[in-house]
Amino acid sequence: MSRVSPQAPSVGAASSRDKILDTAEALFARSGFEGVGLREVALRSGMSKSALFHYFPGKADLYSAVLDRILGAVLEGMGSIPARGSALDRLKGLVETIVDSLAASPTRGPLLLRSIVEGEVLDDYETPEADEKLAQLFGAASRILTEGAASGELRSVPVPHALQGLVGLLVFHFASGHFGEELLGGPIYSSAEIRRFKEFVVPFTLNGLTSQTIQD
Amino acid sequence: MSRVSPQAPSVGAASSRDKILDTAEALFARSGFEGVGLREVALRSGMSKSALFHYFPGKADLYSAVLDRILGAVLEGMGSIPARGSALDRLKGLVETIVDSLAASPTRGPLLLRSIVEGEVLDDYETPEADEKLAQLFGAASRILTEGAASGELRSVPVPHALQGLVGLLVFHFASGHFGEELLGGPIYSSAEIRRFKEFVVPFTLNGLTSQTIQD
DNA sequence: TGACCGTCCGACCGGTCGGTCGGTTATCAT
DNA sequence: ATGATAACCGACCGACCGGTCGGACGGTCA
Repeated sequence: MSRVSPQAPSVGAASSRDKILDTAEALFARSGFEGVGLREVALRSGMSKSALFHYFPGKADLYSAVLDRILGAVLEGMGSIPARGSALDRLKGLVETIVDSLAASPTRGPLLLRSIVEGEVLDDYETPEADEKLAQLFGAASRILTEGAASGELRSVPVPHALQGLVGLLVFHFASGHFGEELLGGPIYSSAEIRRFKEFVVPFTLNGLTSQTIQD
Repeated sequence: MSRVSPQAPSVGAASSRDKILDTAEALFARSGFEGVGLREVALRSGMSKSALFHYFPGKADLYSAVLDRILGAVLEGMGSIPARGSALDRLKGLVETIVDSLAASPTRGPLLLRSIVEGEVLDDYETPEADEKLAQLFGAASRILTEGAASGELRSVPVPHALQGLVGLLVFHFASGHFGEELLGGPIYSSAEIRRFKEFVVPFTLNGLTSQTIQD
């Protein structure tokens, strides 16, 4: 369903396809799949709606391409986490890396969170590319957790719950929009706030996953 | 904008208004504000679309009423948390109470999370009722955190970040739909899974907010 | 020159959207 | 019995939806 449209010309000025992708990413992040009309995407990309269909077979394919690009960016950032060493350090690196990836563009968090919440409607269009990237992502994260538990550095928690907790903590923060800004009293994507968030969420996560006196 | 439609007849069999509310809650939870058509709400409520407009002035008002009802339910559940005593116990009670409220109906988490993420589009329709309930909710929670920090039972963390972290952890879990069920390997709303989730999230939260050796 | 192709367009399709309007029936107090 | 009001309906409106179609334009290469 996806390997149809022409590819970007490998290098050079932002192609029309890239422009469409950028525009769609911003709009889908703000209004979700159902809330965006292809007319608006086309208009904001500086071309007609028909031209859109030259690059993408349909709305769902456009959405998938956007999502895939974001997952690729997050996955790429995770490449810098060392495969060995202290599980605590690696976990810290994981959290910071994901935060950096999400903070790099204000559309990533919202779009990822929406793609999960709107899943019931969307996942008729699942693409193998996105699934593969998601699997790699969670694979790397769960490896850190299980190895940390084996070495005794981390508490022995159910890995799936911990993974979902991380997603909830990290992705939601960057997807909370007006709600979050009102709660935090300022913009979420300012460098100061990103620093503050890291200073909160890293110790919170590390403490939460470390053996403690408090046992329920 | 909201104090127009007739009220429920105080008691008795489910009125048409309640039926509309129930139907709309389920549909909005699954497909979001933009993804639901009033025709479907009416059909599933066993009446014509015109009848909908007899009870609610418009789609936004219907959505607000649904959201308000959910916030009221969550707030009501929080009434049982003691106002005094160990901050740790109260924090544990807070988490468990919210989990119970969200677990009580599979529409609450998704709808709450969507209302936040879709906020940019939605909050033109903010109602004072919902705002008030939200303020009470966060007020009670932040009181526990600040008092716990003052007594030394809890770490001194920025309260807004902690609140948002709690929302991310708790609401997202119950709103993660297919994504969460695939990750956890089973239904989210089964009593067994709810128990497992509590067993993970309560110590995780308590440890995360308690003074620890790990300090970043 | 002319065939070809990638890019892009305007016009149009069937269908759905939220919302309005005029009117009918059921309920109930007087 | 009657008048008021709540409850409800079918028909309709303009706007917008995703998607299709035939064609126009400009470059490239034979």
